[in-house]
Amino acid sequence: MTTLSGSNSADAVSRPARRSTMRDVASLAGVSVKSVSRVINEEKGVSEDVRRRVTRAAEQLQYSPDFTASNLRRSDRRTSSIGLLVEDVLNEFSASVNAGVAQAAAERGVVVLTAFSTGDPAREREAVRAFSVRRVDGLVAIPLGGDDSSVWTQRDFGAPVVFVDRSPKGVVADCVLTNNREGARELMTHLMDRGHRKIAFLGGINRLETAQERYAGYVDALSGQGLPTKASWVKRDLRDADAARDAVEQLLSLDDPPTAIFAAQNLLCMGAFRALASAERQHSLALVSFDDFALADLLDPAVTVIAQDPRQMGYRAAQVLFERMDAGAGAPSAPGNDTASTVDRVQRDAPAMVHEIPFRLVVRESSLIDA
Amino acid sequence: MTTLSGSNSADAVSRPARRSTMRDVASLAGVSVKSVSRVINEEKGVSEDVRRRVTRAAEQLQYSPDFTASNLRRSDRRTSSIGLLVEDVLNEFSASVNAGVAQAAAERGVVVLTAFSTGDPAREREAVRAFSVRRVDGLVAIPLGGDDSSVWTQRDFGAPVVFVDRSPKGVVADCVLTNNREGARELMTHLMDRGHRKIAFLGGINRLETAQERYAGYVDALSGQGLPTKASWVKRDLRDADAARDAVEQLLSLDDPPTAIFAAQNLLCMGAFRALASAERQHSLALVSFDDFALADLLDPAVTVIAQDPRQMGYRAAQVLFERMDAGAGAPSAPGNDTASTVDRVQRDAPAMVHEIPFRLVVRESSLIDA
DNA sequence: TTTTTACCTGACAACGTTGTCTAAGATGAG
DNA sequence: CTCATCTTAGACAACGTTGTCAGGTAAAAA
Repeated sequence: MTTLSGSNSADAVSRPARRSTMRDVASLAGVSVKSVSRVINEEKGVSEDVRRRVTRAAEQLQYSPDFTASNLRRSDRRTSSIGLLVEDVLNEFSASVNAGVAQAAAERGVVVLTAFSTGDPAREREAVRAFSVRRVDGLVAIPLGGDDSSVWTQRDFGAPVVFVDRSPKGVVADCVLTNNREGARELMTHLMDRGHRKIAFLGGINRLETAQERYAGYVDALSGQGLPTKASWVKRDLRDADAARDAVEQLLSLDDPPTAIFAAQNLLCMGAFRALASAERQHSLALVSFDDFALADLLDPAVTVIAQDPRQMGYRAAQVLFERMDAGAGAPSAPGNDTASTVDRVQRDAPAMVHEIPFRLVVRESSLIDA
Repeated sequence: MTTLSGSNSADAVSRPARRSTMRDVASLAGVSVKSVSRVINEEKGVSEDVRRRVTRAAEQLQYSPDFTASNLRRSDRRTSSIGLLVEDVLNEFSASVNAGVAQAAAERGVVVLTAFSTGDPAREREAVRAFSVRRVDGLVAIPLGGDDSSVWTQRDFGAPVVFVDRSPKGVVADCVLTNNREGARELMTHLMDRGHRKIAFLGGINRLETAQERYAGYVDALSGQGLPTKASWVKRDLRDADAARDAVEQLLSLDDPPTAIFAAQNLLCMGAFRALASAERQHSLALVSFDDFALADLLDPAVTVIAQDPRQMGYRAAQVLFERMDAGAGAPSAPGNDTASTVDRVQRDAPAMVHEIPFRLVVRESSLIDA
């Protein structure tokens, strides 16, 4: 006893703020470590006397349990944490997904490790690795989807993964997606119904599945009317709003300029709007956007969009993840591509499912400009 | 050996995806556990032969190290993770702080546990607790600052804490702030220079330090010109954009309406803009905002704002946190309120510092509407 | 050759916690 | 009063990893 308290006080001098452990609490309360454990975890079968003494001692020592140590020993081995990998907090879409995941996590009492890939595959890799070594119970990710899908396939990541917005090719996992191709088609149909035939396309980074699908929808819609795609009206692989602005400036200076612009992503739409506004053409060209954004309805003209429900996507993704986690550690078994209705529940070793979240066409003013 | 491999394969049947440990790798490679540890951590003093055998075995078993177990044993006891508590991802300000923190963390190779308080003190409490039991190395927080600052004071949180944007009363810790009072004054001065005397105030939740300070700046500016604050022009404690919109509608219907509106937060400004636009008064009343927001410059009229640098605030907060962490586990010692220039470094047990991040008045069109 | 030195390797304990098991009292039934 | 049963408490090992230390072998120095 003297030895122990002696060593304690010596420690206290050298590192003043050493955290107290169950041992410390136990020796102060005059009980066994296991009894402390029982009190802390509110197990039953502890006498009132012991409980009081332990509680007092814990308070006195400012004891705070170490969940990681606990986790190491416990049989379930759950860290009650999940990883979240999105592209960029500053993009409203990512942020909303983030919000949805965070809400679902909070409801379940699970913490979220968040990382932002910011379009950099190296960073994506690192983040996934960092999550893995910390033994998160699962992962929600908006993948970059480069050539290197080995990050996910390796089974390296011994926990379930759910993808949002995009699904990396060749990886078997649950996905929560918007039907981008159909959304793009609907937006195009809307423009063509208003008489537009000369429609320009502003597309995001080619590597991304979403960019590909939206472009496919654009092409679909044109060829559905027997129209070719005109190369000078198609600007793809645009990195950011500034690139979109430059692209629109080029479009405006063409001999045969388009009468409408389809921006395939919210940032691109903002860049496009900026270009139109500074040329004072925002009331003479139609503009539509895939992805809603905060002030789209306050701009003049208010911008017509396909509104996804990114918050719902994040929320749903987390739920799917939880179901997969609860169903057992196993990864989804079959590569099936069954589209699942939103009420389906994931069962143990159920095949990977694609969960489609519906979109809405929100017609505002910017598309009501005739050809 | 047979026993072990036997038990392994039995395990493999009952729980197909049991993660392999250093023990497994060691026995497959025919070396000791410690040798595996050495190879995994790239310690020197390992023969090429052992290294190869271990690497091969690890690959074969898809070994992935368990950082939490490692952390339990290591002497430094760093989890290489920090907590981040902000109010709401969907608010651009919070999101930018988040981005700044995330960037600093990524540069340091530290993961971020993120939680959103969404204005709910209970959630704040839970999040802090969840961070604490997971032994994050530090915490960056935008505190709600309710009556209950005991979350922080308790020393309950055995790691350094840095506050951003607001500092809870009576808590000794580093803060990264904008000078809200002065910013508000500058914005008011700008309006009054344009001849405005009838200026309404839209304020956020009263409990928040920022809301209080900005209101104080508003009052300062008025009384500096010998003007009283008129109760009917002051709408405080507004919860969200809708509340602001309603408030502005009331202002517009007054017998003696204001000629300018000071929105003390970005969301409130958006609500105000919406109200003005739907009454078609956006070109006849001046509007200014504390906090910039994404499309402020694209609105018609473009909105004049005090632009804080929230991303920089987050980045700086993380840096201060890291310095505090590196300086030793100790909390800041003195309650000093020394304003520190941004080049000062935190020293061991240095007093808590207030780091002020400069703001900028960004004059656009909405304030150039004369009284 | 012997000794010194350097280098590699493994046994062991420990980090803070909980699962398992056994023992000691307390209680109740016969 | 004895025996069975229940309740409460603690000893011990284990989770997966690393720090410490001692032992062993090979190369360099004497």
